Amino acid sequence: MTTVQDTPSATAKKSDATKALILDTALRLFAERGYERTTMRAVAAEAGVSVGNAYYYFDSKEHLVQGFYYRIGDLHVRASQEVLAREQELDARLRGVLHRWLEVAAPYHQFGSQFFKNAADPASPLSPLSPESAPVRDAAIGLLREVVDGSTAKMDPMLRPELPELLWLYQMGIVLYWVHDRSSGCSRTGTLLDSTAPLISRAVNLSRLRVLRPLIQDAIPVVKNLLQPGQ
Amino acid sequence: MTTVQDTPSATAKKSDATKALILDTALRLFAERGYERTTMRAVAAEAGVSVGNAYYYFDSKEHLVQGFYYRIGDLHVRASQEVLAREQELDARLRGVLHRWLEVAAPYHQFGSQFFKNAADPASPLSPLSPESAPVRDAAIGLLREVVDGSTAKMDPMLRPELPELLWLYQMGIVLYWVHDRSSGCSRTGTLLDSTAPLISRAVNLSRLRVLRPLIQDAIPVVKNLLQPGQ
DNA sequence: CGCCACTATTGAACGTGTTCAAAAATGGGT
DNA sequence: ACCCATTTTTGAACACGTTCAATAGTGGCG
Repeated sequence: MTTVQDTPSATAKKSDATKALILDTALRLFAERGYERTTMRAVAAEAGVSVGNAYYYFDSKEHLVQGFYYRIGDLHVRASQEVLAREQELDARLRGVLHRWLEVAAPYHQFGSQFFKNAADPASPLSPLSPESAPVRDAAIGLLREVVDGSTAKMDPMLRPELPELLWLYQMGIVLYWVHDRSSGCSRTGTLLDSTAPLISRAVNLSRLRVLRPLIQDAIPVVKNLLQPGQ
Repeated sequence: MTTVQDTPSATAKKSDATKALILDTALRLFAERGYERTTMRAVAAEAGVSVGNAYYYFDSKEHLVQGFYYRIGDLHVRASQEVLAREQELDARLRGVLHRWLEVAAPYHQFGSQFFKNAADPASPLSPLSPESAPVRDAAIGLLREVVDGSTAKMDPMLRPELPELLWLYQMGIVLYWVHDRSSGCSRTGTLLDSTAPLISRAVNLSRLRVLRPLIQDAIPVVKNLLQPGQ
């Protein structure tokens, strides 16, 4: 099958007004009641359309969540600019930017922890590695590239171009922890962030050591391969 | 040798015969048709009981999969003994043991990739970090401890006791890649294993370097904290 | 206007996981 | 043997995601 997936700007044939209305309604209900407790019937009723009509615009309930990804990613990039303008050191930039993610995502924590399981399904368009998620993923990696390039950190020059993608993997790990985090205000995730980001910064700094160079050289192509489409 | 009991008989009040029958039937159908395409009605019918009776023994369809964990874990420990007896070097032991996991899990790849999404849900008992999964997790970490302790590898002595849990995290990463792996025979996962295990072995070896010691010292409590129950 | 192809919309119906009140079986105490 | 509490079993009923054939709207063209 070679049909084009409904990325936001790919096929603009369908009425965008109704589609946006349904999406906004869904995200609102998700935030209010959580993912599981929001039924497609409720979304349709609240948006003033029929159930079938919602399915005309969104292939499944999961597809509704794609909009959440775009929203969070956009808010995060915007909220991070201030940090990038202020901080110089890699540690502070990384920690600041990821803290911003926690802040931006905070209102959706309960909602997020309910649907993030779907993101682990490789077949789901919600997988962070899926083609549908590519725009959001690339934006996130681009943000981390700014974190690296705008910093004063010194490192193995071979590592620098690959570091943003490595940091993205790190961010995915933080998000996974956040999803599991039941502490009030997700304080445990914040602590994890504060304790791991300096370690990463120090490890990056150590990458200039001669003894480590062959290891890094061998690891780079592996990482490079890791983020290619699995097929 | 660490083994996993086949049925978590914490509450031994309920008849184990019917429970085992239902579980066996379910696992067989999962392997035959996949997880999603196996209905609870089919499981019940095939096992010769009513739908409600299946729910009397298993709280949900997901709970049926817990048995899969136990089975795989047990088979893996058993299949790994030969490797542990033969190999001496950390790289070979680690690679061999994880390759055994791939072999043991191979028949369930399609099935696995369909239900593993549930494992990422923190609320699900299928989460590898959930209390329900503790026996399987501990057995897996124990196996990796044998991998480490029986090897000739030299490392920072502070690292040694924590290494098995780190390797378990590594194994989770491999499994996650395996779940996504669509290549024939999951050859890509095998390749990833062969390329990353030596890197890990070399990194472990480098842990003895004086310059790395403070970094390792600071990282150990973080890792230790990571695997504690999130509550 | 009349026709036509296409888009948009509807809501009943289907399959599925899950629940629950009720019935059946079990087993110990008298 | 009888009773009664507990465990086990049943299957109809419910809620939800999803599908689909049918219907209504839309716009371009002669």
